[in-house]
Amino acid sequence: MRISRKCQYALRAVFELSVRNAGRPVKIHDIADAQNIPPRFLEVIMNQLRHAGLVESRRGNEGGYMLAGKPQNLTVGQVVACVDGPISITDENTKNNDAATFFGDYAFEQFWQKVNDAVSTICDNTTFAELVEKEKKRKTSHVTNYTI
Amino acid sequence: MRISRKCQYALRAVFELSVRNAGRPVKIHDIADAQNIPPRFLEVIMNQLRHAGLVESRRGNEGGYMLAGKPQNLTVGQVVACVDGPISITDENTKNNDAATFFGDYAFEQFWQKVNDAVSTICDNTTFAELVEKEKKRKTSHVTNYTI
DNA sequence: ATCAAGTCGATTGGAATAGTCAAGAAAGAA
DNA sequence: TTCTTTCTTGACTATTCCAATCGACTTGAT
Repeated sequence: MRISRKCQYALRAVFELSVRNAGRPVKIHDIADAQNIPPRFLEVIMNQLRHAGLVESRRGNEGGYMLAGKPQNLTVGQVVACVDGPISITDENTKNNDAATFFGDYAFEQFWQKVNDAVSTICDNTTFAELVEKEKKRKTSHVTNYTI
Repeated sequence: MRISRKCQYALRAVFELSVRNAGRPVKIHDIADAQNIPPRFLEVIMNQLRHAGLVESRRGNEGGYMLAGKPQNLTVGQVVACVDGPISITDENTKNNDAATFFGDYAFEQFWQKVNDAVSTICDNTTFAELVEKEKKRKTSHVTNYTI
């Protein structure tokens, strides 16, 4: 039960764009540096996000990427869905056996549905604004520990 | 975000053992047939479950597998944990960068923890007795639909 | 002894994922 | 215009992981 690294990169990238909520584009290279993501791979990812309409791009000198909307309107669920497809714990083709059904199919389907819903609910109710907020708060509250 | 097929097989197998709550062992072949699991692969899985102490085995003629405990004391979480390791959405080695930390680490760690907890809670609070119960109820309530 | 099981480790094949490359198009600056 | 920077695109490679299989062995019952 894992989430793909690609998806984690995507979340990191969007997070970074949310932090710098600048009106101007941020270069892929800068995002990659800030969040430790392989730059060439990030190109692929950003493109996917762009097609989904979550980010916008500008070419040329001073080009780059920026959020399409506001961080408070952008949820983790949206990013996950566009990179890994809709959240689904069980493999789709588990049920592809057409007519063949087995004792337990129903119970397990219900069960996984329940798990799915729980995960989806959390993802869909967490915005990037919240994530940034949380990270910032932690930084300020722990900064005293760094100077002995 | 998927659960491995191996894990689904394991759950199916334990489910089958829970259904036939017989005092005598059930052969791998029978379990495989009943739940549509590749038999040789099921060997691997049952072995793993045995090492974890969830099932017991008896060799020789009339041998097979049986639950180590009662279905009402056995949770989905236990089976998942022993097949796929402890439930963890994020890759472990994501944090293996030793000293290198990035802005957002904390927020995301918290976030994934939350998701993990939600999933774990469901898994740890669902017993096989419940699953069997639910499946049986459904069978009886829908049986009228089959005869036109 | 012999048969029917489980036991165990090694290994294969294939799919999914991670990551790279190169050529091209757009946009702004000189 | 021409140059540079950056995104755009799709194809490509590498690697890891997972499902599944095999073969030789062990055990227990009759």
